[in-house]
Amino acid sequence: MEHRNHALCQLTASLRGQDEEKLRQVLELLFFAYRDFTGEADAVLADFGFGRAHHRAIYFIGRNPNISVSDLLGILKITKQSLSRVLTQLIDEGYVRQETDSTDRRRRLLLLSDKGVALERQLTARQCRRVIGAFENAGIDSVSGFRAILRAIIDPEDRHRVGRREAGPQVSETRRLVG
Amino acid sequence: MEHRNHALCQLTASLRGQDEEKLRQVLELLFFAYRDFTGEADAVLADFGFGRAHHRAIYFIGRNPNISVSDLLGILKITKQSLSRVLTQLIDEGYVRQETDSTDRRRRLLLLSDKGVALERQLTARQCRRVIGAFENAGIDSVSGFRAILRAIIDPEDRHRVGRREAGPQVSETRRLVG
DNA sequence: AAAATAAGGCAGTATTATTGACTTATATGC
DNA sequence: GCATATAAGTCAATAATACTGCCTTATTTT
Repeated sequence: MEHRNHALCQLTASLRGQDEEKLRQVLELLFFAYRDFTGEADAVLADFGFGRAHHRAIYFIGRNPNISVSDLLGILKITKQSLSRVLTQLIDEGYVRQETDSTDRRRRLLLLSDKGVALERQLTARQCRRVIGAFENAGIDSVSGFRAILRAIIDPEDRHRVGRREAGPQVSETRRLVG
Repeated sequence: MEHRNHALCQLTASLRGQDEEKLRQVLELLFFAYRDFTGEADAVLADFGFGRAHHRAIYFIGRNPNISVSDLLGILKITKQSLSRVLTQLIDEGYVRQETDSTDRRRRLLLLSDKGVALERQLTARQCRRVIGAFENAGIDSVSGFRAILRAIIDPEDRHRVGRREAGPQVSETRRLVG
């Protein structure tokens, strides 16, 4: 065990009791949990001929109705071309609608159709079921710590993307910066 | 907000106070946290001409020295062909060594070379640094809940893969079933 | 000797992603 | 009004990761 600790010992020195073994277990928990968390939705998506990229697009369009393409790119952090293929499919098959922004006619605002809402809900319900099961299994007391650490793992400049909502109408990010 | 709750209300009924908004925030925390957690290692891997699949193979070989190919497949849950390409590259470039199991000469036992250990450590150190930072940021009190819920998200039949180690020599899973 | 297992290979395909260059439409600043 | 910037979309080429199905070889087990 000693021979493993060279590169990591400085890191772990800052946290008493957090030895390499425990840290590695956390890396593994993240790997397996995320794999199983997404795997369930992947199975549903396959029935529709879609993949995980479609899911992400559907999810964030549903979550941010009237989002613009560039704002969606900002959330997903993929290239325009990657999103384009996915979005074209979703629009062609009637899951997503596009409308021109009346105040800036360059922008295309994205919305889920009824069909899209139904699919989004099906996917989200599955994932929520797993999360709720985990909350019940581990105990509700664990939830706040779970959320706090997940949030802290996220790059600081993206933490605002999850949070204190309950808010009013969705406004474009770029708009928000301007006024 | 009301129109969104049909599919999920039965689910949430089982947890008082866990409304759809909070559940969705958890889904999003998982998405962003995992993206940033893996993104850092991805950047290092790109310098070596490798991808995330190489990382997973290196990680679990490092973690389970002398693991057999089929046991590694059991952990990664990918097809033999998918692993094969990655493994061939890693062996050709000298990050992974293969040795024939002396007790069952059909099996190839996988080991990291010194080069492989160095790369594994570099990748793991980055991810640990992020996790430690999150622990410090969110507070150590949050850690046990974080771990408990991640574990509970994992499919029950795979939870044994992360855990109470500190154990003795690695033994093949299939062997373990037999003896 | 027959059957099962472990590993590996081959061919073909799909999905998700990348980069770079380019067009069109629209908006904004001077 | 003209120049510039922005939003969106598109084309072509490429790469990584994954899949299915089928087959071979070596070795072990029954």
